[in-house]
Amino acid sequence: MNVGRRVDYAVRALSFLAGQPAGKIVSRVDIEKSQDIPSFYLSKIMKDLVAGGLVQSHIGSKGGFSLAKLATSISIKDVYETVERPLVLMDCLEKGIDYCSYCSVCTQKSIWEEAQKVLSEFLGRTSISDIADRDGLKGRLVGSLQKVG
Amino acid sequence: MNVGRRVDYAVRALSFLAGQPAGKIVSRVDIEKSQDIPSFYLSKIMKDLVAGGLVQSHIGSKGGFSLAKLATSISIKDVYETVERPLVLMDCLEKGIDYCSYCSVCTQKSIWEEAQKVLSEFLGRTSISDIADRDGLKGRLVGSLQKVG
DNA sequence: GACAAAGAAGACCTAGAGAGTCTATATTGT
DNA sequence: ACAATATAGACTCTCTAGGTCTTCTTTGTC
Repeated sequence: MNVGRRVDYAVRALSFLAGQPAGKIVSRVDIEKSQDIPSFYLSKIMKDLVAGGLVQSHIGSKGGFSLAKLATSISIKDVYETVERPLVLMDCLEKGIDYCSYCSVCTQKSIWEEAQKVLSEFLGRTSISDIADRDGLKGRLVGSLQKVG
Repeated sequence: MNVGRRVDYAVRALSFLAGQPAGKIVSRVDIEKSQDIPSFYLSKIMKDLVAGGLVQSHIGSKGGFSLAKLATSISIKDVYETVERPLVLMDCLEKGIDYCSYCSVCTQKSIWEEAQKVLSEFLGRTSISDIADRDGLKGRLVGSLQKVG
């Protein structure tokens, strides 16, 4: 019941893209540096985001990435399901009797169904635009330190 | 973001105990058989449930387990946290800056905090008594098949 | 008191996932 | 032609979930 780094990094990357001027193309390296993401790892995540239609890639020199949709229409649930897997709390909810032969008489199934629904609805109505990040985490951190010092 | 077998088995075991007459002591083997749980694995789970104060153990011949509380006061959240770990969606929410140095300027943290709260509240108000299982999954399955046939 | 029937405790194993790294290839602007 | 980029996928390492087994201790019953 834990959200892993893949999702964290994906959200960071998308927030950064969402904070850029419309149409701006940002290279992978720029995203990595500003959001402090392991570089080769990010390339795999971006691949998923492109395949999922959340991000548009631009191959070649001066290439990079930009959002493929409005930030307001990219939910956190979308992100999760794009880089990880369908949002499912218990495998039986997805695979049914193939996963557990007691599916038809299970008493706890409905609990996880409800819990999943509650979570899914929340993440579905929260979007990347809510957390757009113009400066990147590194930039924000430096900025906040300067204010304090 | 997945609930594993440990929790599944723990919930099954507790539901079975909750379905028994008050004060009834049930042996590990009986729980295993009725709920179809790998036997040696269950013993580790029961140990956690005992340590967590959800279940009372009775050592020695004719020993076994019984609930240590009212089934209505054992929430699914309790069970999860007892056999697994604190209900935390992202590690940074628990470990803060030790986990991620951008904690103080993170834009997405609040999302996972909220999501966690929503989920936690739901699981906190759902209890084992809601799914007490007098016959065990095996018994229930057989019963349902007889009705159909 | 002997014995059998329990739980307690913990060692052990294995497969797979998560995280991270690296390299080779294809594409494209200058 | 060249440099800068994304694409694709191989590779490694570590940790955990799940499962199995053995030994020790306690206690009811005869």
